[in-house]
Amino acid sequence: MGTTQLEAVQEPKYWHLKTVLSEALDSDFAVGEILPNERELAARFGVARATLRQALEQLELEGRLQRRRGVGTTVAPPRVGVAVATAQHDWADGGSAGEAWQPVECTDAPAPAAVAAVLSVGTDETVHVVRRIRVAHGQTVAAELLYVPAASVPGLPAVGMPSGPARARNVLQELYRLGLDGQDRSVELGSARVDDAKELDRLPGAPVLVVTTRYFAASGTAAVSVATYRADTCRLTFGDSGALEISHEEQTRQAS
Amino acid sequence: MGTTQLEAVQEPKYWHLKTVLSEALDSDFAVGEILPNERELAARFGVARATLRQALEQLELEGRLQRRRGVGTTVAPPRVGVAVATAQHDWADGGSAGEAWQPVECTDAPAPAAVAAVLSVGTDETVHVVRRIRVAHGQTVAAELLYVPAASVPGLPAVGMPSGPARARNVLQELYRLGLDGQDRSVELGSARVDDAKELDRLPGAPVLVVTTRYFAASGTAAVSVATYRADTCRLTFGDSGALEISHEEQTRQAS
DNA sequence: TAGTGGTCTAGACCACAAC
DNA sequence: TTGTGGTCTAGACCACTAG
Repeated sequence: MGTTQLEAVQEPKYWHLKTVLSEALDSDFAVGEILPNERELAARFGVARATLRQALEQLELEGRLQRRRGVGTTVAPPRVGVAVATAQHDWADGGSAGEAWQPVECTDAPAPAAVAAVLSVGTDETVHVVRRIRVAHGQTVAAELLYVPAASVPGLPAVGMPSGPARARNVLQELYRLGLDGQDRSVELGSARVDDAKELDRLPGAPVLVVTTRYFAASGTAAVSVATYRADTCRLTFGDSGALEISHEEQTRQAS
Repeated sequence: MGTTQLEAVQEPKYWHLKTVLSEALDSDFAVGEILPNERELAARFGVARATLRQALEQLELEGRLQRRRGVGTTVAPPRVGVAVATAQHDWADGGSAGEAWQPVECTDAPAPAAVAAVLSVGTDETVHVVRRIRVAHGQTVAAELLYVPAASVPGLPAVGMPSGPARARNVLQELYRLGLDGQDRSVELGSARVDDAKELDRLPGAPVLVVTTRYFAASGTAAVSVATYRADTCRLTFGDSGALEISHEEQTRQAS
């Protein structure tokens, strides 16, 4: 009898599915192509839709797929390498390639407790909160909240138009004018808050890379920023010599 | 009639659940405490277990919970800040605090295609592959594969004991002796491969932060490393002045 | 052995986008 | 209106840990 199948199926179905789909993506699909819908795929592989979805979720997490409600599941392009401030500050909007931060608005509000602590301001003290988004390759890849204590920008003109992009630019320029000595940065995994999700065109709870930056001036911590990057489409790059060209996806696809 | 409930329930149940649980974690539970089991929690909140699990998954992703099969769900401690090589290289194992990389083994094998391309070696050419793990606070937080072409370590002694930690140390020392000029780094989200998952004491597919580092020598790219950090427990830190003390969790918990 | 989280099923209905 | 992915249910069984 054909007892070739003595292999124990210790591997979960969704894991095996993910592998199979991943290979199919490499060989049979082009970037941007849309896959058969979930019900069809589930039937084709003989599994429940929930199981199929578990595999798709993993592939989406790894940046291989993109799913949009009402539209379908498409093959995602390789992750975009986004440079996280290498050495210079990036207050000037636009930048050389038009791929930097764009000020959206600026409000005055009390900072969250932990931010307030780092900024050495009271929890009830209002700070300038600048909202910026970062666009790369025509897509919003990050949303940021920058907290600037009033003390850090003493020369800021009195409110002409509060809460507009213009005022956001004022704060940024003033901060830049004062000069910053250095920065401190951390990266961790998070899930998109409702407002960030909206900016990033994702559902709330979508996985994001949270980059927290502390900006130093002579007097101490001048500002703190919390930037939220789309984890599915972004690869954050650091370092002396620009972006790496290879993505993790490409590295591991052919790993032994 | 008490028509107080005109609010549309546009918010998914699991999202609301997550919020409720998150607040409960802040107020009613201590770090390390174990929660009621999933069936009990689901019953208590009047939802299906799958829905409850969706909320728990999010909280685990955010580093608030830790779940272990056969054991239970516990409240996770705040994320550990791990410094990703600030300026100096970290070839010396142990380090001052015993919290650096520990060589595990060293094999000779062909590099994955994309790695080979960056290293400028042929796909079929074998390179030294050093496996290291990083331990912090008594827990393995990262697993790494370091690819070193033979050409980068010309003085490496002939194999005395291939594939042992001793040989791994040899390769690292030799690389260090030759001197490195700089490094290039990228961070992206991934899911743990089977072998990494084992080292990290996680299930395959668990979310990880993949840090790809390129090491430069005078002659070009001397080595490439792919390090896999536990995304649930780690906060990667960069920058001039050490680690940030605040975590994203703490920042946003009280955000408006 | 008992209890936990992990996997899986076969449905159902909903929100959203595009035609 | 149609078709997509997103949410939700009420079960079942499995793999693992610990007593």
